[in-house]
Amino acid sequence: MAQGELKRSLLNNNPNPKSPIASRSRKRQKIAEHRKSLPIASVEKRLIEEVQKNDVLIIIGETGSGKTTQLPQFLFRAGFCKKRKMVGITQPRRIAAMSIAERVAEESDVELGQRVGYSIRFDDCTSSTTRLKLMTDGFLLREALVDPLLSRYSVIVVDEAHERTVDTDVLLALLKDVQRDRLSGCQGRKVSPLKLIIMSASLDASVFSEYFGGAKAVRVEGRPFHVDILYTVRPVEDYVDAAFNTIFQIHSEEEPGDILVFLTGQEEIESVERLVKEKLKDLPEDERKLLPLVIYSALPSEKQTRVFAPAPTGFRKVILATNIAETSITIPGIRYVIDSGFVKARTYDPSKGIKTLDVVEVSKAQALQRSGRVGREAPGKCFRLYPEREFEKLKDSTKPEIKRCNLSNVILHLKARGIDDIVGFDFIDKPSRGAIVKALAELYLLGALTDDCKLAKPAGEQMSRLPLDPFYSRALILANQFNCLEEMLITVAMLSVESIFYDPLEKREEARNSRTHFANVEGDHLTYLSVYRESDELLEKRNNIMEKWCKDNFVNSGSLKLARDTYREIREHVEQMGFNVSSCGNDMLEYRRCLAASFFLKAAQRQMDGTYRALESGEIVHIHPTSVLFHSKPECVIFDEFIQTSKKYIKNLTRIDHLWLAELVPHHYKIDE
DNA sequence: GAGCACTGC
Repeated sequence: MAQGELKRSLLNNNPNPKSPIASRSRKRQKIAEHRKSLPIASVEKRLIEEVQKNDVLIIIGETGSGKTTQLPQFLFRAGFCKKRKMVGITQPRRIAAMSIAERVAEESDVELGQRVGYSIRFDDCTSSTTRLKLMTDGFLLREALVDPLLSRYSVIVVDEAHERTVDTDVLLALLKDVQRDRLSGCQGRKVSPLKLIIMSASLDASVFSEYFGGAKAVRVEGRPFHVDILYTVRPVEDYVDAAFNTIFQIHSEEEPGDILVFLTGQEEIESVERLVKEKLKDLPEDERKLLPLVIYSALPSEKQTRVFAPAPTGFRKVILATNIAETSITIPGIRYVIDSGFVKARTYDPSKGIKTLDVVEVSKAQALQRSGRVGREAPGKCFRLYPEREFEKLKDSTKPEIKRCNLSNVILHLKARGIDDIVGFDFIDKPSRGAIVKALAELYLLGALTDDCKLAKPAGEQMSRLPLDPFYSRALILANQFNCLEEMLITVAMLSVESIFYDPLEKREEARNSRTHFANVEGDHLTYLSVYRESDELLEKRNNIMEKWCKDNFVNSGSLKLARDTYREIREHVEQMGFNVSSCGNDMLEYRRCLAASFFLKAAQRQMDGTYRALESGEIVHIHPTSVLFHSKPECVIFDEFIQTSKKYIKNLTRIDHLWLAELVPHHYKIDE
């Protein structure tokens, strides 16, 4: 991921903290003025009164209303941090937690990490003096495993709750319990009540209000500038064409200002980029001042940061983006948004264990979020590439993630907290019974649960402590027995990050050739292992050649760094569990047998026609073209991921001997007669 | 022959 780089670029946007005193006081004055101009400033008194009166308060306000940076300071001033208590503010994303903490510290004129700090995975910027703590939802969930009453907090603010990520949903459910437990003074400890504030941009607060027993909701004023919404008269035949035409229509007819275009994926983005570049060549010199830029998550971070640089004088930027630009990154200077009306969305079929990635219509909430990317600094326009009557037909909001994902990890976490009745658990939106049953069965087969669905000791406890997919945790536990823990730690660290390799459309061949020396005939897991090990050797030699090496091999350096951080973290975890991190040396047979024993539920066998049959679901599948085994087609493989896009694909494979399955997992596979 | 976006002390 791009986080390291993006962090630096975000920090660089801030005024220089070492500036002279005069400019510093000017800066403070400016900040004070800015704060007063925010819609939320006028409601400080009322808001604090509501927090004091209500144990749960829902605050509705669009992004940009200033609620996120101001509310923590209101709470501090109102005395919620007395007696060494903290106010915790959660965000769905790491970068947001970090940059909001930056901003709050700056506005409070304190050093980051002192009174105001943040905690995210791999990066703890807090101290014993921290009173306002920004963090990811996931971080607070992990913290709740250690301190179930969250006793250090007087208030928890859950921001961006409308996004309805799995972590936010689970967190809200747990916070409801924590609040009740603290009131009833359970566990014989005296703990003061917990205040809960839920912030949401959704138009409809009733979901949260009802969930918290009719909790009070207050609204804070919306955005400062007007945004014109324009629709097409008729449905467009091809939104890629329509987007392309609209870009040039804006460029020739509208005032200066950059354009942000929402498309569905890398290929679409790269093809529009190529079309724009080609068309520009044919235009007269004075009409050529349009600069196409692209951004999507698999793009290496150093390339992602290009979209933030201002366009050269007289030029207009046109940024072609996936929904990464909907929430994760904010690009200054955007005056025009083009909304294709489509998004690539993930769903999950628990009965077959298949993830799918489909291009689907956006929801109304998503369309609003997209148009909300303008109107922050100046008035703007949003061009929706569909008629208004089509907008009216869109679903109100995107289905909460918890209803379209594999629940194994969520359930493992709840079990670790002593919550055993999953079907009866009070989710905001209940996942289907089928999805719950499937996940329970999977956890049982992986050895995390006993046959009466209790957390197994010690395996289930160990697995719940590891911040990994349960399959990966099982692989580590088994690797301890197969004496290949060192190799498996690297493997699961690499599998845990997305897009280790970077494959631009136009250089696909070059990218693949540059990486052939990593390729291992036995499969992708060993290939990842050699990528990691080669980067290891490199680091021992000299640090600064790493970037070049990544570039030359089309390796995403941000992803690799994340994998390295993950490795360090999980290595510490398994060492704490008393595992001995030993290497199998050159005995890759044991390593592959360990993979077979770990991923036995994800095995596939070649058929006569060259396709594969997934043994567990019986589905006919194909090897994904990115696999090193794409051409060799071994008889039997284990795989990491089962995803349906244009076909049903299995990804990240390793060749195994099918006899191993019956030998290593006799409770699940019987030996063929 | 091809990968929306996030996250975990």
